[in-house]
Amino acid sequence: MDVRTLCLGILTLGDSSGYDIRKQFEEGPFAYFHHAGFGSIYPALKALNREGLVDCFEMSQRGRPGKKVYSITAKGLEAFRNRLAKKPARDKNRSEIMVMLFFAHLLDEDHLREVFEGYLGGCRKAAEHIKSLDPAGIPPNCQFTSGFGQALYEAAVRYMEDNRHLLFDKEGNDQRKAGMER
Amino acid sequence: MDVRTLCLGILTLGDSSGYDIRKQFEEGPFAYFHHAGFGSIYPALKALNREGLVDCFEMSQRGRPGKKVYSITAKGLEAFRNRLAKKPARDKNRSEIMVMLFFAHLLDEDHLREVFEGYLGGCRKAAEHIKSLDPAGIPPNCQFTSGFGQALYEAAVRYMEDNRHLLFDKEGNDQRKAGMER
DNA sequence: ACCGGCATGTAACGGGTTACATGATTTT
DNA sequence: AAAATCATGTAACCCGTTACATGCCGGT
Repeated sequence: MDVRTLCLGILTLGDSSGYDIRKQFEEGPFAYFHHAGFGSIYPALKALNREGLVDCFEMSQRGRPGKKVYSITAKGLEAFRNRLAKKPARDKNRSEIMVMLFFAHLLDEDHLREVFEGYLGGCRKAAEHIKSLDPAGIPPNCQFTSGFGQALYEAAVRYMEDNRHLLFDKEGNDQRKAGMER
Repeated sequence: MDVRTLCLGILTLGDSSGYDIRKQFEEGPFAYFHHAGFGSIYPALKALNREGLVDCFEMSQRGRPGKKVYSITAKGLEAFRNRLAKKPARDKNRSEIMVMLFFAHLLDEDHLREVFEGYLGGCRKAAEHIKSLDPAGIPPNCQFTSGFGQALYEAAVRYMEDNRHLLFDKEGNDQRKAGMER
């Protein structure tokens, strides 16, 4: 699913600017199953506007640079619905970290540990973060997807904690303590 | 991580042809955190060969079209090691299915159900598949990554089974039911 | 005075996907 | 006889990432 469509989707939730849409990709519930940067969002919004799928209201705030707030049109909503009616593509996951862990035997021990801890930390943080934005005020389908992300991150954390000995079996087997320092 | 590097990595495990490398992406332990098609693998191998990172032995089998078996060189292994020594990029997950579930309210009920069941079935199959190729004859780091994939798929299945009421609340959405079953 | 956050955009580049092209063998 | 599997490859296209460019505001 391209960024154009995703932007359209986000705009069904309410008007937003390119900057804010990007924040939703970074921090919002979308973060866990998609990503997009400015370089793709701004051109996408421009194209959507050209095609009449979104309207654009330029709000010149005093002080701040002019904000462009986009709003989905009836035509845009229709287009998004049509897109959702198609069969979804398979998930595309690409994890460099897992590739590295797969080839752990070719890595420097320190680097391996650093990568591992970094990833574990990231998963913990992500799980925490989703939990923090959860207070049941959100619609159930949104609860589902954000809960899904949380469940996966928690599973990842648990698995990594329980199976680190498969990667670091060289020195003493009490890895839980060894991993904590540094 | 580009397909070139991934091919190099796979070739550290043993000689292989483009066709076989692709099978590893589809069925092997890599399937759960990366994907690549012919269109990227063949050019990648060609480039790697041109740069002296892999050797190529053409085996003309009778009947079958000539098979090109690639073999990593010392220079290639060195290059791969160097690549692994760098900091890994963040995971890039893109799941169209989750986007669709997020916008479940905009989907036709039947289609939603189809998408949901299809995905759940795929996760079950994937988890089973990983479990099937697991008989402990493989090195521990490989065990780690394939176990990781399995753990995530199992978590996904569990979560979907336990929380489907968040998406399909039309027929019997009471709290009673949610609490009683399973 | 400087840095981080707010705010928008463009252009080049890179790289993966898709579609096309070929052809023999084995299975149904 | 048709379909699936084995087997390799090219070229166009799509589209996302990266780097660059600009500029104001608020806090330290």
